[in-house]
Amino acid sequence: MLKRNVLPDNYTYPILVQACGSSREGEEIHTHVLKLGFGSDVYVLNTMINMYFVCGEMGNARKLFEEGAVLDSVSWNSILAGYVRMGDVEEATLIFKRMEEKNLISWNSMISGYMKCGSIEEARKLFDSMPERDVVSWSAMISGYAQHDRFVQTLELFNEMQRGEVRPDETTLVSVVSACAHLVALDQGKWTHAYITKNNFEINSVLGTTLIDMYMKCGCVENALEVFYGMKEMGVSSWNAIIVGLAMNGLVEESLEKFSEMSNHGVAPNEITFMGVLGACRHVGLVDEGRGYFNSMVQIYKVEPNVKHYGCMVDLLGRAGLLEEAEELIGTMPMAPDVATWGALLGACKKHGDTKMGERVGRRLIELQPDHDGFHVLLSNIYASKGRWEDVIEVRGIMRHQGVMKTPGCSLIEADGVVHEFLAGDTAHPLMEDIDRMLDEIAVRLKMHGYAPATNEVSLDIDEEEKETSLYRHSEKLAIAFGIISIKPPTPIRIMKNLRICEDCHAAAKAISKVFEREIVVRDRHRFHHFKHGSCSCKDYW
DNA sequence: CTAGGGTTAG
Repeated sequence: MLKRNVLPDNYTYPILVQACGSSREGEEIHTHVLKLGFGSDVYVLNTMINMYFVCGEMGNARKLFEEGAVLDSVSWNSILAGYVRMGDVEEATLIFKRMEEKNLISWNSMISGYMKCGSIEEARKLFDSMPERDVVSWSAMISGYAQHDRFVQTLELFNEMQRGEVRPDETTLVSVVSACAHLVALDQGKWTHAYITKNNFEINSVLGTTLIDMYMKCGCVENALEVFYGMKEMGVSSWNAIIVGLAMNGLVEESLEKFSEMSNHGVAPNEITFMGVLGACRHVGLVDEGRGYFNSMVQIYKVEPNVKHYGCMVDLLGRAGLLEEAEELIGTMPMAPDVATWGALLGACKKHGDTKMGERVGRRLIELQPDHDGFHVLLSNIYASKGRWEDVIEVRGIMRHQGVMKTPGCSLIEADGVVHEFLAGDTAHPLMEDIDRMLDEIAVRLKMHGYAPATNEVSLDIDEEEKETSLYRHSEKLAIAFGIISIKPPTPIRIMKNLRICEDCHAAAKAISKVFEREIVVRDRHRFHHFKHGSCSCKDYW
């Protein structure tokens, strides 16, 4: 357009801003605009400021702003929002303080600015001191909480919002549903879904995808599918949520079916789709199929595998016992393998008792990432399972020396609409006495049914009896005991854990599901375990 | 022309 000498106007500038990919292009447009005498038009000036932020030229934007003879409130908000978008909150704060006329947009920009840099309390202070709030203010706070894993606060603020006059919109609800998903707060999730339906909110592709994810993460496959089939438009993300969710719930065949259905609907898979597909294969050890999908990524779908896809393949091969092939695959990676890749191999070594490779990989990982707790723990557990206690003590010594803290196991469980949190070895819960009594009862009744704790997973202690007690205080066991007390059958006991479930807790949960005739659903870091009548949906392959 | 959104994860 510039070359053809067509005059720009109010409608062409936004297009120019969008199209402007480099600072050189930006300067070119700027010069042209000045030549045409548009420099004193405040609308054009504001567009130019925005354009410079789009091409990452904060300095030029600032210069225009400071030299601008005719600034209006949009100019001020543009420069403020620009700094917020670039993540320069300090500069944004200075602008905000200089502003004489702050409107809702200014306040809202500043809230998201604080949220973006993790100053959650600052954002809240600002929010509380606002003269008035609109739906964007509430959403900025609510989504900010959700993005910083403050899910309880997300729901609290949403509750508070409902007591006021401002009505939520689809954007607000996305964060709320997402918080429910993370907390595995199924009751609240279902309530929010009902609220959405009752108030005739449109279940658009984003909100629908979030609902699907929420139900899948709570183990409610049927509800997730219902949302899916009710959606008007399904983007690749919606398919991904379904494919990943089905796989996570152990419905591998159905997951792979959805993958082929997706192609029939003309939706092209992306990187995440293949994380789901490869993850599905990994869950049940479909090695040949996994290799096939992995090769098809480039050959058919033109999706380049990233480091996580390789990690997934290493895990698939490793878990299936093909340790050599897994290590060879790492050697062929076009990018540097990350710690997760080596971690997958280390996990496989642990599973298949390959102490030699495990020691090699484990030592290397500790050097690569000395502050990561998981690898120390894995290596020390590899030694522990072979009874090499001196090596265990050495690794624990390195951990202590490096100041590596073991991530505490944490389990969440919802009862009567309230989410309860248990940490490993926790004694803080108000019902602790009842829980302790239940833990004793579990121990006694399981022992009567011939269940013996797998104490080799506990590598620290010397005393067998003490090992047993510490195993009985894993966070998921505390949550199960609490669930037996607080949740009436036949409602399943649903638990979410931050780490992978350990061998002993897995065995115990199976036994409890039989002895206590309770259905237990545990979602660990990786996938679901549906315990029923003494067996698990993962068929002990995990 | 300026403010708020989800999906993967040893």
